[in-house]
Amino acid sequence: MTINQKTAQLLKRVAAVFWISEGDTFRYRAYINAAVAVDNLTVPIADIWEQGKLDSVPGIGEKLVSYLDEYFSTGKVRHFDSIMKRVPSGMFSLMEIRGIGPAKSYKIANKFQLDNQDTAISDLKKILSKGELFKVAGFKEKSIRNLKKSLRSHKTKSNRMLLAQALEIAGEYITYLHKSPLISKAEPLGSLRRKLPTIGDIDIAFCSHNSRESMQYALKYPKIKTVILKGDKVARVRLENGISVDLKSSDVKMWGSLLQHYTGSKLHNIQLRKYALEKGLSLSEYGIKKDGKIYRFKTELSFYNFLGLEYIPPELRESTGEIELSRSKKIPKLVKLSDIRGDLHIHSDFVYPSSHDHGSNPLTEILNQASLQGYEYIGISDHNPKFQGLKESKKVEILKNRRKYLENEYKECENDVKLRVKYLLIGMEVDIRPDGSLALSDSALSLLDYVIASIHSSFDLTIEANTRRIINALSHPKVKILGHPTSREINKRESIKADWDKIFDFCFKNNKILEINASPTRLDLPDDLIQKAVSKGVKMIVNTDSHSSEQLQNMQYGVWHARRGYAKKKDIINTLDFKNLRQVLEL
DNA sequence: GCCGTTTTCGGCCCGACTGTTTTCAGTCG
Repeated sequence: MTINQKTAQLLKRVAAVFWISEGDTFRYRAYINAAVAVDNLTVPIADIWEQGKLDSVPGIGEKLVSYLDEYFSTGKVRHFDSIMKRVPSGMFSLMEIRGIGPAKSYKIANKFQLDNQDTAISDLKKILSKGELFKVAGFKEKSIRNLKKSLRSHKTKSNRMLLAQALEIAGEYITYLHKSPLISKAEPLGSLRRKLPTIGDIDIAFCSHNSRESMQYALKYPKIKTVILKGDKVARVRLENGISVDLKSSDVKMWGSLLQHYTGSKLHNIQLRKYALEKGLSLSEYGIKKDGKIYRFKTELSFYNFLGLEYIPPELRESTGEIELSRSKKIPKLVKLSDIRGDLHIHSDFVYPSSHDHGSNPLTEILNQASLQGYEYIGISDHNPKFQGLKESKKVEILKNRRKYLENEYKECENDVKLRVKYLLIGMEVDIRPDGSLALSDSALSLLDYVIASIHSSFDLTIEANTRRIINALSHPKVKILGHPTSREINKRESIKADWDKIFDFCFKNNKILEINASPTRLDLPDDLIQKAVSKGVKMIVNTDSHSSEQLQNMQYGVWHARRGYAKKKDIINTLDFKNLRQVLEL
């Protein structure tokens, strides 16, 4: 469990106690809102706490700042501990079961005196097998059957899946939906549409004149394992692969409202509804209620405009200030995939003793794919020859041979109109060593058109050490680009710690470029740091880090991610034509 | 407990679905 999940869980538990012991639903909601906000953060909340910016998280106010301060400095909150004693603590474990919330978990834990969080789930299983849950009011045959079902699929929380995986799974389902003549439109919504790097559940909406029949068709999808919830408008299923899918059906007349509602985020919608209430309007998935009359919207644009707001792209709907921008008509024009004119982080199949993996496709195949994507230029940036065990003269020879190999390949297809990518740059991705020096000598570096410097080792240095290390590497005149800056790997490795303010200021002053690595397993810079870089005027480049020609198509993921970070065309240097790109990179 | 373009008090997003209920509570997103 991440620190954010853990913190959110704590807040949810405290919320439950306020509801159960005091019936205080408003304080309950306040704690739940805070929990949701924490759960949705894209950065570890402990980092925000370290920076003293907890109060910038929506839903966290003065009181919670002080409680969380105590939590992060001592590991506990005395106030929380004392109020949590009011209930049998086994209920907190039961709350993790789907379908069991504060009220039901309290009833069960109270009746059977489940005081131990660690054994509460197994205790409940025993109670169920003895058939004793009937003793608790409100539990009868159906609810007990559902509880047993939930318990069977109750496991430790698995990782959220990557956006790329989720899009594929959703895509298959949508292909199935489109086969029905009843269904005119079907789209992925929720976090999938907002293009979050990771996805929990998949949301799919479809449009039909016959809600009931089209939902029946949707529930016949062959890959469904179980139907969890079934209505005409909303259903939830679990697929054979264990992934949950939420299905929503709508009429064409209110498609816009439905898209808006189920795209979320939850916090964006809550904020939007509060804003609407101030104007005497009430929002829902059916439209906008004004003086008892409901207005319906076929498009999201008309929905937002009715509220006096500028259209907000889904990637920005995270309650990070987008509604204020929209009110003052200052939503930025975000970079688009079609703005991209090249990719400078591609690995070729040239074989040599390399420090890391080389690519799997020859340049001709890379060029073929690049021209399909309409690129004007590409840059090959293989990893540097391994640092130890090779003589300097050998490294220089490798670099010379590589250039020859790539240039020959390029020449061979130069006349092929189909493979017409006008410019080829031959660069390298060079390791930043723990002390900030580069893993390649100056004489070897001079053989390259450009250099991307990246961290591939010693990830757990201190903030100060990493900051020094990165600035040191970027200080080399040959280094123009910082590759996958935080070196995070989604679900696998946390971002390194560094003083990004300081690094970004250095980049701005010295014309250094930050990479937005488009690999779905990295998406690095993270979106909040992209937003920071944009605000500081630091330039960025979206690169795929392709190790095969196919991966050039990952550019889309990088662009989506850049958009989540409020990046405009002018913030991204590979939207420039080659002439201007050369100037920026001082080639 | 949070929050503010009717601000420091007095409100607090909206609706679907389910089960156990005779009109609603709980849970979820």
